[in-house]
Amino acid sequence: MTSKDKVQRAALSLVARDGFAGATTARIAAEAGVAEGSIYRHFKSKDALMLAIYRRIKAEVYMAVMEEYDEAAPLHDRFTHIWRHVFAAYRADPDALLFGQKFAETPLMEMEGGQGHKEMARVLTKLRDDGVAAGVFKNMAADLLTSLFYAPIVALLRAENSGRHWDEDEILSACEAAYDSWALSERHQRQQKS
Amino acid sequence: MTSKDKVQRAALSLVARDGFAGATTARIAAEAGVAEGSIYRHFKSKDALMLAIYRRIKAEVYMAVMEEYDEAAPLHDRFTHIWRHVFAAYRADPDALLFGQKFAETPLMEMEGGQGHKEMARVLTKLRDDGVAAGVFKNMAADLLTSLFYAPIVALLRAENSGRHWDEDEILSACEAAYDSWALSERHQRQQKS
DNA sequence: GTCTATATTTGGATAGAC
DNA sequence: GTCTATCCAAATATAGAC
Repeated sequence: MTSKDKVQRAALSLVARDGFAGATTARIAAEAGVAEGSIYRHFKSKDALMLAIYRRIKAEVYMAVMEEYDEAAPLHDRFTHIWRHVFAAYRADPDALLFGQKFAETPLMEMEGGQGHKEMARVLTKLRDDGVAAGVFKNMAADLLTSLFYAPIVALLRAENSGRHWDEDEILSACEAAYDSWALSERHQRQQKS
Repeated sequence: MTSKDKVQRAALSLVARDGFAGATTARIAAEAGVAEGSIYRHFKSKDALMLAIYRRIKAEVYMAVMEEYDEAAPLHDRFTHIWRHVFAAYRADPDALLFGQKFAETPLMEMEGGQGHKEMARVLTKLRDDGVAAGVFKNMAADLLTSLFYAPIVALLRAENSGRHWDEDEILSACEAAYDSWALSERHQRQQKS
């Protein structure tokens, strides 16, 4: 592993565990096994380092999600595919999720344009639009649905991080619960048709 | 307003706007119009100040929610009552929501026992238990449902904080979306009965 | 209880040898 | 590109007069 990567890994892990305040350049260097000054050969500032980590996380999750994603599939399949792949990606690297959460509450986030990775947001918005057009999803603001999409993912993984274990059924019903929040209830669908 | 309150207000507002790192004791004192040293007559440390603010917020929201709450009412009414009152409380003081979010990503949160205010969690858990027993809500972990409960509240108010406006209908359907995530779908209810 | 002044520590960042 | 040594600014907290 390159020295630059070691620094990123160390910073990621420290922020995930102790927050931004706890991730000092001194501790990052120590954890990475490099000198403090060396950090600045690879990143022009601590903020730049954090930003690079954030972008890498988002890009990796996006790539994992897009693998084998079929935009022509039925809406429920598309929803489930994305949800499960996001879940799996963060589950494989729990520190990445924690880092993202902490980063999002930082002033750096605003420079990053508000709500995370643009490409991921676009995929979810497209799914929403298609579902709304088909009369299957609620006609709600995309950022609202996005937050309902991620809520159970975050809750599941944070609990898992504290020692809890979830079996396959529980994960699936969490995904279904998110789906239900998107879907027009049968009652509403009947109203629409009449 | 007492000087102690002025310090709390100033800290609340600064954290909400600029995060924990941006809320230095110097800026807090300046914003509150007191001397930096005076902060320490009221709070033994900066952490103690932040903790006091967090607890006050949670207690106030809890009180607002409990007003006229009828635990014997139908499940849907109870859900809506709590949701709308939490929403209204944070809407009246948006800084309080932002503070809470930032605080939650802080090491201080762990000393506070994990997921926020115990009393509020108890009310939501009770509601969940009653609904599960009645076969109306999904039998899911309480913290999962809690996160689905709060997700649209946070999303709505963060958007509003950025200039967006929501009308009454949009707020109501956000509440309904959260409810749908809790509710067993009609399909599932039929399965249970058969 | 509030101010002014200051002690103390620690943070991010740089200089320069190797 | 990596290290050692160091600078400078800023942050928390305290001392002590009023």
